[in-house]
Amino acid sequence: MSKRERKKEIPAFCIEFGKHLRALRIKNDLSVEEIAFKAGIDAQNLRKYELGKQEMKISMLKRIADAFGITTSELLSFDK
Amino acid sequence: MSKRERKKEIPAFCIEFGKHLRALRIKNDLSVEEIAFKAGIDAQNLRKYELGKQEMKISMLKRIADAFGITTSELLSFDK
DNA sequence: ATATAACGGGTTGTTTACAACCTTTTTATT
DNA sequence: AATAAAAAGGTTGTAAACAACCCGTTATAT
Repeated sequence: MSKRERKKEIPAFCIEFGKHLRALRIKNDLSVEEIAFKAGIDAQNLRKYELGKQEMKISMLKRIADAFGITTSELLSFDK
Repeated sequence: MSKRERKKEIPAFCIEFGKHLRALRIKNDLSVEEIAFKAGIDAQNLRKYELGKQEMKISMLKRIADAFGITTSELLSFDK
């Protein structure tokens, strides 16, 4: 199969969100593995979210919010 | 091509979010067309979100929040 | 210096969002 | 009752998320 490259850039909002995700995780002294396990996702894929290399659907947002023990609204509180 | 049916159910969270979306739109006395236009999406597809027939990515959440003139966090404030 | 854990980058099958349509049904208006 | 408008349901090409991996690199601790 052909190389499968992105056609459109990841929106800036998602990059910002990824940074926030990592910052929040570090602030709470949690490992990628810990959050990934609680969210039921692969740790390597969670890193992609943090790095803004992959977008996510809102159901994933919810799973990650649950892993942090907060609401989706709180998880997005960085957005002004 | 074969019939293309969903393999997994839309998560309950997305259904709830859809209901919230519609409620918010009605409360603000806005039409589907109006929000869809501001968000740059098809009105018929926006209805699908409201009905919980389709999930969305967080970049779409952002576009819809912008259309309402609120933050993504505020848009998800129904989530407790 | 070396082992080990965390990170960044990449790949691929499968499922699904996105976008742009069309058709039918329901609701509201005249 | 007829008509128009809004809603609901459906289809399809294409791009991308999801999931589960591998591999090389950079920190960190022994």
